[in-house]
Amino acid sequence: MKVTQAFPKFYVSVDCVVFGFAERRLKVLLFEHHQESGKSELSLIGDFVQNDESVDSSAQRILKEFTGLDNIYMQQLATDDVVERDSDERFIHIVYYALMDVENYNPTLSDIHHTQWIDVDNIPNLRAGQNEMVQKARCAVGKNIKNEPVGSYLLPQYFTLSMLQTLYESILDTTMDKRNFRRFILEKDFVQATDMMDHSSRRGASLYRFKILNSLSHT
Amino acid sequence: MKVTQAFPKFYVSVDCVVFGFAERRLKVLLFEHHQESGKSELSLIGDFVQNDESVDSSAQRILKEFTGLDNIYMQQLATDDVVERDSDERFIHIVYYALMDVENYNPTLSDIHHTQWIDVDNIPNLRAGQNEMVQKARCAVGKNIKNEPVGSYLLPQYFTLSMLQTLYESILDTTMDKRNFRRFILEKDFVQATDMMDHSSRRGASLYRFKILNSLSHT
DNA sequence: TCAAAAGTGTTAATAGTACACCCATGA
DNA sequence: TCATGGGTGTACTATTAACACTTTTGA
Repeated sequence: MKVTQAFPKFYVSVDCVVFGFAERRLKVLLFEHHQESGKSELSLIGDFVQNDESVDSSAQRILKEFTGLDNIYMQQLATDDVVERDSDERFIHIVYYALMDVENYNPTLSDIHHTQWIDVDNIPNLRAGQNEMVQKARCAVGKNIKNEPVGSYLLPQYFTLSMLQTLYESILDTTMDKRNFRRFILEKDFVQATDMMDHSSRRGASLYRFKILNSLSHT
Repeated sequence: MKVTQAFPKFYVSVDCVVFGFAERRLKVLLFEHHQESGKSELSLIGDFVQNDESVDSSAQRILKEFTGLDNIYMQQLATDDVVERDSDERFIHIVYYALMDVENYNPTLSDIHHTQWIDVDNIPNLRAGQNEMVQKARCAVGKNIKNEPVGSYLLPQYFTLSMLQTLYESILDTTMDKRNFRRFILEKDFVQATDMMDHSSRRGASLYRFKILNSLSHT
């Protein structure tokens, strides 16, 4: 397309729904910003796209900045355009979701960026359209996790099948039968047992790990 | 997000993968533009987003311009950014797909816009990333058509079950058993028989139509 | 009369769901 | 000793896939 006449240009931001799994619940990393009124508001982490980066690399940069992690698993979700409440400006928001192991989250980042992990079922009103994006992202992860081993990005390297089941249940917002779940996940061939045991329960449970390495494509 | 420092702005275009069904094949409406070299190149239909329209309404405007149809069925697919070959400028492309009945296509538009319907399995090299977008759009339609009556947007009002089956087969790039297909589609309750007959075959076939009106949401 | 597409049911295989008891251990 | 979570198998149901012959009629 040649630009033969004046066309408008837009600010473009990347916003990220960062999911983590802690305290047996699915969480989203949200950013708290203080408004002039003194009230504070939460929103997705995000930033403007710069000239010297692609949209994908912008997302990676933002994720690195807020999570400390390189090469985090992420997927583009949707694009939205809204007029911000406190502005006449027009923004195009490209929304990604990302998955990470909260054990890899350095809590000092929370102070630096005023971020917190919020239970996905308990998210307050975010900026325009963002609550819908969180739900959409959760659905996308839910569809994905049934057929792909993306749980590996949310769990630590070693985990029990109960932990894994709880992860599935919290993403899909459902309960599952223990025996059916174990058969399902073992037939998928995502995970393998190790000879290690978890001793946080009385009896102890076998620790499993994902077979594939955590170095899958992040795009 | 407040704009407290200078952030870059980008040209934003909407590009559309317009699907139609003709000659028992899935087709895409492509736009032919002549380059300075004299060669011609095909690309998705598209245009820049204007200041006075949302991205969705921009897509509707473009679709109206190229197909003549108001309120065409469309879905946002993905966003891509590429540096165009013949330009230093940077563009953000928001890609939609749309479905239409080619019988509603006014052939004079083809001359006006230099567009043509190209078999989805025979698409030449388009501009950067667009071939991938066509495939992605086809997959999205394929997933959708299994559970939703979106075939109604691609077929004329009355059609035979064979035509409908061929539509499914060409979208999903597969073959299906006739009896299984008929059972599947009738159980879905998408279509109903009429008392009209199609006589293009020797024996003749019952004409069906979609039960729901073609006025579903287009966003 | 025959070629071409329309129409029509049953069976087998697979996937998914429901369900209950014993085990090992730390407190 | 007992409360807690770990671990295990089978039967039923629903969904999906495989498969072949008869009918109609225009050329």
